Amino acid sequence: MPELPEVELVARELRPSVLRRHVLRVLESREDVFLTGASTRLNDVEGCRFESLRRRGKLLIFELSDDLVLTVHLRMTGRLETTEPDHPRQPHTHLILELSDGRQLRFADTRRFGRMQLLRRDDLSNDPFLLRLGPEPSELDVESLSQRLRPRIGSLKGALLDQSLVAGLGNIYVDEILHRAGLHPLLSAGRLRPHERALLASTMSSVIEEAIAAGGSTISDYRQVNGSAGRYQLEHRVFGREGKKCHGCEGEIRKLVVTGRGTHLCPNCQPRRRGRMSGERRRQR
DNA sequence: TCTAACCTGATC
DNA sequence: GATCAGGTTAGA
Repeated sequence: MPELPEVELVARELRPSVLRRHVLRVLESREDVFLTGASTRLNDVEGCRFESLRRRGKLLIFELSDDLVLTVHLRMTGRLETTEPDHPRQPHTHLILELSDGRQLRFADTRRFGRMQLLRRDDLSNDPFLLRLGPEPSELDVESLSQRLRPRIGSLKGALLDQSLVAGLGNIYVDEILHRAGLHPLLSAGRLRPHERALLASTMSSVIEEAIAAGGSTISDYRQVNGSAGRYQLEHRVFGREGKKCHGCEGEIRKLVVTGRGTHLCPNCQPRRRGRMSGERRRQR
């Protein structure tokens, strides 16, 4: 479900209600959702204190006392919330931690793709997901973006969805970024012109920034921790707007499938000037 | 690099 | 009943 902006907002909203609290007990957990490392057991979390909460890409990282780390990936439908203990639990609640102030930290996830992991701090640096993760969009300058795009064979959309190229973008924001930059999702990632790469780099960070400022995008599941919906979906120019008029040119927003993902674009504003992908697979140089 | 698979629920 | 969904990844 959530991409970088939504995960960032979850982190910001959760901090005041979890930091400096201790975990008293694990009240409930599903072992296929809450995993442990080689040297951790679930109950190790009991008695620990939440020291910090940060985000890397779409991953939430809670640092605990006793050298423990709790990572949470919400994937498509995961949600985290803190509630009073008597608050009715959402369906598909897979983990409940009782906190020292009497409240509870709960993780619910309809589709059960989401994962929580309890690790030793030392093992976090060997976590395969974190090891592969590319830079944050805010730290990706034109130089570095160019270097990363140049060797790529496939589509621009596929490249931007690849978390090792840049961390945190997902289907919504890639479509929105490409529309703003006037780039067709099927352009060959390795063959952008210099001015297009520059535009892509700046568009990327401004779209992400604006989405955070607007409280993220609420399409169906995502809510801010306080329960209110985001507002960035109102700013979407292409995502979820197939058949509607493009704000830029009065043309019609179309939907196609790129690397298996529904992809929204305006064919006028995002021209596909270089022929079909199949003709672009020729080796570079 | 791409597809299918992992799950459940909403919508067609 | 079939298809689709904001993500990731094993396997081709």
